[in-house]
Amino acid sequence: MTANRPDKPGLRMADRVYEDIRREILTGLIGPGERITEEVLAERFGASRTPVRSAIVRLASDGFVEMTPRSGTVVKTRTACEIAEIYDVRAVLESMAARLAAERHDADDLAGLRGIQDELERRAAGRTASGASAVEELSSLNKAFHVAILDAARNATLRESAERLMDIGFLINTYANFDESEIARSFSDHRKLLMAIESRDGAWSEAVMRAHILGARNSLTEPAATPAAKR
Amino acid sequence: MTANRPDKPGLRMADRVYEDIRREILTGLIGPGERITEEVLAERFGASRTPVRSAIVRLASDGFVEMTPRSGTVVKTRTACEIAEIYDVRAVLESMAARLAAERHDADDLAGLRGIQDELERRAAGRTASGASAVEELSSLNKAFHVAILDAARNATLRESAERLMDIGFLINTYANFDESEIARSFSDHRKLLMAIESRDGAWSEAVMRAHILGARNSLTEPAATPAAKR
DNA sequence: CTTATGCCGCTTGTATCCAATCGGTCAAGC
DNA sequence: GCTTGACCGATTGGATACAAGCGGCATAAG
Repeated sequence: MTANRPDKPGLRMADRVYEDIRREILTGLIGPGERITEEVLAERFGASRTPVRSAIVRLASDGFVEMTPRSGTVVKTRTACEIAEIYDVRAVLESMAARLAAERHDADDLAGLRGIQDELERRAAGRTASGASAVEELSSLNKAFHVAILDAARNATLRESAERLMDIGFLINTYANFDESEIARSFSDHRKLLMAIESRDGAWSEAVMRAHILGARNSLTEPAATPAAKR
Repeated sequence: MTANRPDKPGLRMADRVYEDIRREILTGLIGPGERITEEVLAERFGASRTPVRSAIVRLASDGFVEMTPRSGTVVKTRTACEIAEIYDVRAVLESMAARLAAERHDADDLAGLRGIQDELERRAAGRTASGASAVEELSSLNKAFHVAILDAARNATLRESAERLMDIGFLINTYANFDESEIARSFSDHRKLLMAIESRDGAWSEAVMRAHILGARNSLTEPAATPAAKR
């Protein structure tokens, strides 16, 4: 089946497949622990196994899937403890980013941040029910807000490291902790963050961000409640 | 040339090739900015282009090389400013690791750390000249010391994030800043770190580690001296 | 002499083919 | 009845064949 599909304007099939698989994992369409086979994905996306392989290698390097030598590839499962670990690291990285953003941001950065947060609150207010697409949109905007702070921090390494963790953590975040009180807490944090960054107060920004992320972590691991468990 | 070489006991050719290319980059044998072609590498390592491609995709994901769509792959060049950025992030991540290691380490962790540092000082004392292999060995042991602390911190995410940056940063570190005074300073820091971790003093450990890494950063960017430049 | 344009080679990207290996299952022996 | 062995299907890993795009060079026109 020589099915190279010419629909997307894209340059590389492998990139398209990477994005597609990644999206399906992030939206939970594939689900953790699920086994994926190259041939099935190749057929589904209308490509051959080669670009699919390339995409899977990248996904494995990103920590989304796990390849076992001759057995197959499965979507990585994360325990609650591991998720908590990720949030701990995010707290450190992004609070550093908040400090730097406070010190280095310009007018455009601030305008962008405000715009994202306005949009976020508008969407949250106007949403009908907790439809899957609405949740996904909120999650996407939330990520955009955090990435905008990373951009304002002017440190590409920091941005890359933090963004990687963000995507992994959102695997869980998307479904849980989106009740009213959590959203209100999150928005309150974001507004405080905006104030702190605008006033160029590095220490304050750092502290607010740390509290924001550790608060989110706590709301996730509430029942297990193992703040810093052993290995 | 059907040259699947059966010499190494390895499981996957792609993994072997990945390690080989990575080592050649880390030791400077390939050099930043240099162009690499799949076919040449395939011939050099006795493989076909397929595993080489897989390896290159992973290396690109790791940030060692840069693939441009139809043009080729080059070893990524890092400016002094970017290196400084990496050290800033390392300082944050590894100081967190030092704090956690102080709180969570067990006897084995401590023994391992001591062993590595003893070996490090022995090698440094017994080295003849600044031969390339000697420098490489010191660098490797130095990395082992830092990784051991990351292990003792009991946070796999933290370990992974920090280790990734370590490898990239060492691209420069290997050649520069290995004069007597720098080594002495580094060893002194390591010994202080051992004391702080052994005494389970998280704050002290964190501070020493931060000073250690930021000191190293400063010794690298000494002439340019742009501690926190703009983008 | 400068500039534009077309050709050619090199390299990557994709597809398909073959080999190797892993897990499961079925059957035979103890 | 239980264990152990071998066969078999399925799936990945690797090799090769083919297509497509980019860059460089030469040549010709202005």
